[in-house]
Amino acid sequence: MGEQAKTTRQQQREATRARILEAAVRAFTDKGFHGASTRDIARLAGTNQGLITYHFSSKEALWRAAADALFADLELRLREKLENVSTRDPREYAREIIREYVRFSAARPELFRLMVDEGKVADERLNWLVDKHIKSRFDALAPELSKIAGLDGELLPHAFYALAGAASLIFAVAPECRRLTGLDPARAAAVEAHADFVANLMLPSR
Amino acid sequence: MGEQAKTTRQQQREATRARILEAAVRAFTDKGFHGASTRDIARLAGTNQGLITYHFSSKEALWRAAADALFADLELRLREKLENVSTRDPREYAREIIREYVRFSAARPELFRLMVDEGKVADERLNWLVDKHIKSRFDALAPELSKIAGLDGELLPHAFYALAGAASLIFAVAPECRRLTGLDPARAAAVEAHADFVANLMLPSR
DNA sequence: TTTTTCGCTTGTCAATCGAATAATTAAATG
DNA sequence: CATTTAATTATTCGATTGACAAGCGAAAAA
Repeated sequence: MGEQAKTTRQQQREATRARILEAAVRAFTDKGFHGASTRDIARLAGTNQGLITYHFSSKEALWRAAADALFADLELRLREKLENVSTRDPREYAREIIREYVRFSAARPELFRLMVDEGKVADERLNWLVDKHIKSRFDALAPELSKIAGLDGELLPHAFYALAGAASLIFAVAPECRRLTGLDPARAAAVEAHADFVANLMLPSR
Repeated sequence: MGEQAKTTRQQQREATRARILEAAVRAFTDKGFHGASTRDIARLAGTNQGLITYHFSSKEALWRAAADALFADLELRLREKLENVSTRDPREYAREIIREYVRFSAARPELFRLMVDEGKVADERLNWLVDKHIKSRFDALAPELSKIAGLDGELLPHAFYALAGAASLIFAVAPECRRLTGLDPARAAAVEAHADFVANLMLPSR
């Protein structure tokens, strides 16, 4: 039977750590850093507040771990797609990247919520986010996409934020969308419709 | 001399009320409803916390007053523009409305911040926002614009949120944009560039 | 089995929260 | 001037915040 029931101790540790982390992602992106209490997070994770200090030492550190997890999800998703694109045409290639980013925003609206929350005020958390996670991805991805779209360099920031906003907002405010329009943007058909809409917006076919 | 120096009493009352209200708009849209404390707001307004209870009776009521003020700003801005459009061509007319909405988002990024903050969780504040402020504007404006753009009715929510996100995000996260790209989106030239970019995105000329 | 380790629970701390009340001060009124 | 009114300030309340310390109890090691 080899290694059937592994280290029950370390397994349990990792499981609770993961539960706290996912609860933190939810709470931070729902109520913002100040609005989410460590006791809320603990209750969401089914444990107590002391465990948060034990596993993550501070609320700030827990927030950084939550942000790391969200960007890791994005990285995984895009890397996987970048390797398995069906087309070779650069324009259709870029359109598929955009579509996949829309699908990610639907599956993990928390990342966009976090970026809007923290992008509003110039503090240490924003500096950490930009320097550790955003800057490198922007520098790597944006020039390539702008070349495909035939963009003037000065318009690059405008295209970047227009794309991010157009792709993600509807999923970030899904409860509002449901109440306002009756459409549930999380449904698979709606996700694909939005992916096509945004791809056509940014890179119209021919 | 008639009513030269009016009621100094009521004038002072209105002035402090306005100062508290503007501080509330700033604080609520910076840190979210839970993250902004009434003491923060009072200090921002140059007064003490007791005055908030006196003028607005509760934090909830103050938040609603702040939201009312933001939507009043939007209403004023768009109404003024709707009456003074230079063109009669429906497409160019719609493009100019979009441009003006972008300019408003640059001048008052707080409205978009509030809508993202509150659109994330289905609670009473969201219901109040949608029912009192958003629903009527959406129903009045969206069908007209979608007719001009030649949109399928099913795509209306997608176009609505894509437009809102593309138009407003860059200004809502201006501090992030500055650190990431070096561009200050609040500068007049950048505002006009973004207005043109979004107008061309949603309604390409010819 | 005995001992050690460590994931976890509980309780406590000063600080801060929203709200209410009492006290103060200056303008409006007679 | 004296009196009333009301805008503002100061104080206080119970509840909640993040962080920390002490101890528990079962798994791991001896």
